[in-house]
Amino acid sequence: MAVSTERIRLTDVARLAGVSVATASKALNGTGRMTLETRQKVKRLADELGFRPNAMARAMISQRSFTVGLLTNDTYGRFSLPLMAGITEALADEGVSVFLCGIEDDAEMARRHVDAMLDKQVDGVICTGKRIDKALPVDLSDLSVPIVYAYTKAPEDAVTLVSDDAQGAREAVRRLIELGRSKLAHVTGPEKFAAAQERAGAFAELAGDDAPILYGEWSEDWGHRAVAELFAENGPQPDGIFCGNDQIARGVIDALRERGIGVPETVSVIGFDNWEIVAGATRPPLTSVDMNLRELGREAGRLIMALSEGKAIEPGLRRMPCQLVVRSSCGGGRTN
Amino acid sequence: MAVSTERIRLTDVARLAGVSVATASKALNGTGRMTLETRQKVKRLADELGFRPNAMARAMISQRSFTVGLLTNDTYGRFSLPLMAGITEALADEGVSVFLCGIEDDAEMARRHVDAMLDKQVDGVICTGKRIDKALPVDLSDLSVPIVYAYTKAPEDAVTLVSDDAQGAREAVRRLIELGRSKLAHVTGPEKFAAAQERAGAFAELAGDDAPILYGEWSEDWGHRAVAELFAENGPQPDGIFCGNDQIARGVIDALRERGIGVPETVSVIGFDNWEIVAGATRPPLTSVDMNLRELGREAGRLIMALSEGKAIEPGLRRMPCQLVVRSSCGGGRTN
DNA sequence: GTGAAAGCGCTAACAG
DNA sequence: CTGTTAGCGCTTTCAC
Repeated sequence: MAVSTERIRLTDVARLAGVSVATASKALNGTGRMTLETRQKVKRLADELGFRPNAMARAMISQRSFTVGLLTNDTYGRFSLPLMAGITEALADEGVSVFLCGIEDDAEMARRHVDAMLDKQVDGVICTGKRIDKALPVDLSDLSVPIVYAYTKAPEDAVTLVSDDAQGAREAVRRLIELGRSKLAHVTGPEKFAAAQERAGAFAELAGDDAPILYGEWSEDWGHRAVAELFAENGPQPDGIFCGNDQIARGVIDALRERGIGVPETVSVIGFDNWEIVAGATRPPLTSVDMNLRELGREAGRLIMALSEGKAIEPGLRRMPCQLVVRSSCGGGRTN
Repeated sequence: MAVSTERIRLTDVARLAGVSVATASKALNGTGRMTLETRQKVKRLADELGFRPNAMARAMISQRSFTVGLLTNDTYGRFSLPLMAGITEALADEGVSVFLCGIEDDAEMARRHVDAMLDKQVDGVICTGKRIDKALPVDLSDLSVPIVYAYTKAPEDAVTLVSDDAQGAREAVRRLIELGRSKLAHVTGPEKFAAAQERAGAFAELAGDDAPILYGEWSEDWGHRAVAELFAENGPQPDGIFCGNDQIARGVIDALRERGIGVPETVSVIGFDNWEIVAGATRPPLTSVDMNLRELGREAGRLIMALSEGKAIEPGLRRMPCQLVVRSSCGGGRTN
């Protein structure tokens, strides 16, 4: 193995075709002028030899590497991988490759990674995290390449993409209301998280100010405990519970089942994140709000390319719509 | 924003230092001979100007890009992200960056990504998947760069890294036995998976041939159903259950609780994968076998670099040890 | 129509 | 000790 047959260079193609490298280059790139015959001969030969131009050599000339960096502190991949998939989807056709840099909240490590990417002449960097209200531990303010922030805190004047959590929450609550649920409750994570606040705000807006909102942690365990509160002797006994994430929702559903309260017969439950691994394993499967991170990634990819091509992009926050994915935990029929 | 101050080139440094580019290059790389004074002057200036050499230009000369590709079909990141973290950890110091390519079991897409990476002159590619007995849908046999396979099926004569599932399973079963459990059972995924077979084989070896092995799916739901079988009227009523993965284990534990059977008081349960998101949320938290994918990644990183430096590496399968991570689902004290 | 030559940013011989 | 020169693989004027 590893019998690496040397890579064919343009000179090889040119020599074998009996033309100069200049002509060969033009022939293959469809530029310059020459007889159709010459062009086709070169093309055919290049094909036969399996010639592939050295992207680095091209990059040196064009000053574009067709390479972008994805910087993230989300070691779990919960956010970064769907995003990555979207980015790839948007850029693969243009031959763009992505450097993934996981920086585990280590500023020095981050700096080193960013430098390495810059040295490798990335055309831009996309920054992502696991919280919308916390910045990565790196100062990117004086990068010499464009930056797009996706699902992380960013400077005011940056190009930033986030999910529209309020809209997503509204979809969920509306659904609950449409199903005839009238005593709603919201169980979510710590109040200090912007995501929790946004989702809770939207909930209050539609469910009314007196509908209970319970802040806690982003865990199943908290979901359990919240149910104990909600269904205590003189608790509110809600018939619809919107949860701040899927793990909480799973805890809630498990706790309800343990109390003999039927989901979705007696209580409808909706989660947030649509994390397949938990939403799918919940019994019954969980209806949840999907943040469309993949689409966010696609958009991030398009934006970073546009920027790297020098196109002017309006800075500021762009909110991308969420989508309710209906399973069986809320009752009623599937809509999509 | 995006007021990109032009990057400083070596020529700039040289000009300002009043020396030739050659001297500047040598000064900064610690090569050649010159007065300490000259060298330091250049170094200082480079520092002040924030000069960073263009890695592409270097790569063109040295024929080494300090870039590797990670090819995966694991869209979830369950395997690829820990691996990635390990690879990065091993290679970041040498300034190596990693192209991540998620190919969703699409051969054509895979081919395009591989070509793009090759065009960008990666020094090697690491291949990974989500099953040890299934190859990625690409033929990499005639790549012109070294390949290392990690946690995926590979050709006989390739350099391949896998977790030692049998050893991991043995650790788990031994633990159960040490805890005094004598009626063991194994609940695992589909028999056709090599991983299931290996783990089951090790189980049988230690637990005895008549200890029940239940093949099914890799899901929580199957864990539930398996408990129904095991604890049926005249079922084996085991006191120790080793599960083929964490999701099954979680299903098993939930089912046991629902039957009023105490974990770990009455039955000890151990999972496999140590997937924090499920092992940590299980009640009680799940003892599980960790495949040390990060270490696998580190090793893959080291190997690919060695290969790309032309070092001879013995081809063949390398099994990396697993490690039991003790939580509370099996009883007894924590060991580590 | 085609090719010679310059050059992207850097390193490595080889002179001086 | 330092600078000149030749290239890495490619694209692109600009002569011929």
